[in-house]
Amino acid sequence: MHISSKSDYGIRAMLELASAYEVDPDELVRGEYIASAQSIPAKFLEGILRQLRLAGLVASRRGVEGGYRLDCDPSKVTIADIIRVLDGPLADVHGIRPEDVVYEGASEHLRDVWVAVRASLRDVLERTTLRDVLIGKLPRETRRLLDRPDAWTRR
Amino acid sequence: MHISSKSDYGIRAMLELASAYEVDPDELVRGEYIASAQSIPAKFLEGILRQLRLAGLVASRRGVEGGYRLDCDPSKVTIADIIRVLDGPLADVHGIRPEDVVYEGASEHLRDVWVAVRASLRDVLERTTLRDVLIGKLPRETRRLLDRPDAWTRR
DNA sequence: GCAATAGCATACTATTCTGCTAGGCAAAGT
DNA sequence: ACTTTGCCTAGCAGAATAGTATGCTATTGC
Repeated sequence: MHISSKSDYGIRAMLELASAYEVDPDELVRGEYIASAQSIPAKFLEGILRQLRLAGLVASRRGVEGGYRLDCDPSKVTIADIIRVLDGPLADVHGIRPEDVVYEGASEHLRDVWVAVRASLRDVLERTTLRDVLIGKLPRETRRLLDRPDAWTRR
Repeated sequence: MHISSKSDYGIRAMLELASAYEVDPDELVRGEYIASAQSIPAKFLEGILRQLRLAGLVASRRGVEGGYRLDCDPSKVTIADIIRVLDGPLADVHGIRPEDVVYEGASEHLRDVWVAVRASLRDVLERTTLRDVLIGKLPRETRRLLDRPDAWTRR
């Protein structure tokens, strides 16, 4: 249960692009600018932005005046979309999809737990869009999770 | 968002022990038996069971009639407890606790998303006990996630 | 046309993590 | 004694993670 640097960087880059998009959807932002604004290693970020472009979420142009821009509506793209592009499926049990694992005997019902885990992840990550995060207005269901007293305490 | 072999094996071993516990709480189960019943590499399992013993969830005895048994009430121990013993905290952002990550500018509210993700994982994993999984009666909230039509479809 | 700029593409690398295996030691029963 | 079963340390191959290096290509301004 671990969010990789790659996904974290990718989402932050998309947020930076979404921020520019709100001002002018056609404005291009240089990779170097995103990297320094979000403290991300520039060359590493380049590869991440390439993946996002190949997935159709980002567009780019080369040369002087070149850069990246969002190629999607920030209120339509979810955090889950970005993670899937960069790191693959949201949840897996040592490489196998939750619904595909096969258990015997006493562990028969363990698969249901993994499917429920994935469903709960989807609940948060597929509901929350780039725009939600940018303006800080998370979906009601997500917000409800945060407002619980123990959400911020470590176990 | 990945469940390791280690946690998966550990939980299945605990389920096997819970199953014996229901018959007789003092009965000892040999490591070799658990390994073959759950198709887990025996020597790998040994290390996992040692971690669980050091955490106080399992007890053991050596020698001819030796083996392992649960040292806790299966209706008190949750899946989250086992994962924390074997793989550490439920959720982290490239090694940092969700509530500890620091974001600038456009990503300011991303932290809230990660805290919500952790909260939703806790919702499933801290609510579901070994006994729940053993008898296949998952908590109502968890069951509700499974009953949704798209819970079993892949994205 | 030419240089400067900024993204594109491939390859390489260092470190850590994962998923195991080997081998000997220590205790418990017969 | 001897067998059984767990205890413990070490090692190890392969994959994943988190980058870096280097050269190429498209675009613009002069």
